[in-house]
Amino acid sequence: MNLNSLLQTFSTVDFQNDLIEWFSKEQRDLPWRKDQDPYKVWVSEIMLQQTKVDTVIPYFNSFIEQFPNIESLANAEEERVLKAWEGLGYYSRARNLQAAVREVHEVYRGVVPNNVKDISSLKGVGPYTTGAILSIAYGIPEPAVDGNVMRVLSRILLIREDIAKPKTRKIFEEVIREIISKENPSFFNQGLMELGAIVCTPTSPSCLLCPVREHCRAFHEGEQNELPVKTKKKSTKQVNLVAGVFFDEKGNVLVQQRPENGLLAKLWEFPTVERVVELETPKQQLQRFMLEENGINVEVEDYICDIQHVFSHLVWNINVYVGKVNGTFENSTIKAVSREKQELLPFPVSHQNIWKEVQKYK
DNA sequence: TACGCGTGGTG
DNA sequence: TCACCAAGCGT
Repeated sequence: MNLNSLLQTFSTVDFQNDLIEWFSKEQRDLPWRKDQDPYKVWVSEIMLQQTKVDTVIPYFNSFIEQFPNIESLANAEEERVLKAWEGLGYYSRARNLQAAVREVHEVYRGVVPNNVKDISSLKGVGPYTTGAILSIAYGIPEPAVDGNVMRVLSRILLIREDIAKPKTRKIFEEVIREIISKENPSFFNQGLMELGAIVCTPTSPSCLLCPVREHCRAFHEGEQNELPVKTKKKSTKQVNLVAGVFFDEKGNVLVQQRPENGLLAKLWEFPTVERVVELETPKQQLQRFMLEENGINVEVEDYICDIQHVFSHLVWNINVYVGKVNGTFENSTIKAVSREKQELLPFPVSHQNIWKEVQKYK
């Protein structure tokens, strides 16, 4: 792909002006657009990774209320941060964000770096987020290539590279470096993303409303529905689980914390075991798991329901039981918590749903 | 490079 | 109903 020939007949300055004028006029009123505080831009960009604007808005408002600046987030308990993230998904974003904010607090005296080298070295800040923060908060003309930008530019410039391939992003970064507005890189980058979000959508783009359609080669060729080229990924696998909601005499409930790494890291859940032994009933397997893995003698009582939870890459099918635990126990990763304490712990949505069903049953 | 990592909305 | 999507990053 030759950059010069690609841009030979492209009116870069006219395109910049049309895009920036449209964004100035039509941009949505969003809470992270009230100012250019680098911290708030940063938080919003992390939350927006793979997540819709409408989903992020309430989380952003609540998060900024609880952690209004670098210092407050740096000093917060990790569990409070995860609780603020509860339900938003991709929880490593929250832990990486706090780790990075602590580094900014300690190493950079609380000032978010304004250069590529330092900011891209922070945990959770990749090529896209680097460009987004530098352009939006600091007005530095760096590319911020996300899925929107690749879709919009693949149509405008008729680029047929597969946007599912990691190396394709580099092609778009090269293109952006050539055509980005040096005067207003913030509105240029945001304009491309906003256009992708509300006009140049994945299916049935609104070309007749598009402010840059006269620059769009796909529109001229009638190919807007064929682009971008994006190969599919393969399907999800099924995992069968058994979960128990166990109460002690005081009404406390047993919970366990998930491992530090991997799926739903460090979130809390009701004791759960993968169902692999088909010779045993789910009830028997749960009983044995509690005794042999945790040294806790429980009485599994009633079956409550099945909960299915669909992730991006796998499906959980959970058999849910309630039961009792007698006396005390020790030397275990599992602990009994009061209702008040339970409400402070971050739970994945699947186990929030388990709790709801148990409440219905009681 | 390919895959693991969440969730809620949509046609 | 279900495959696919939405402002990616780490390994």
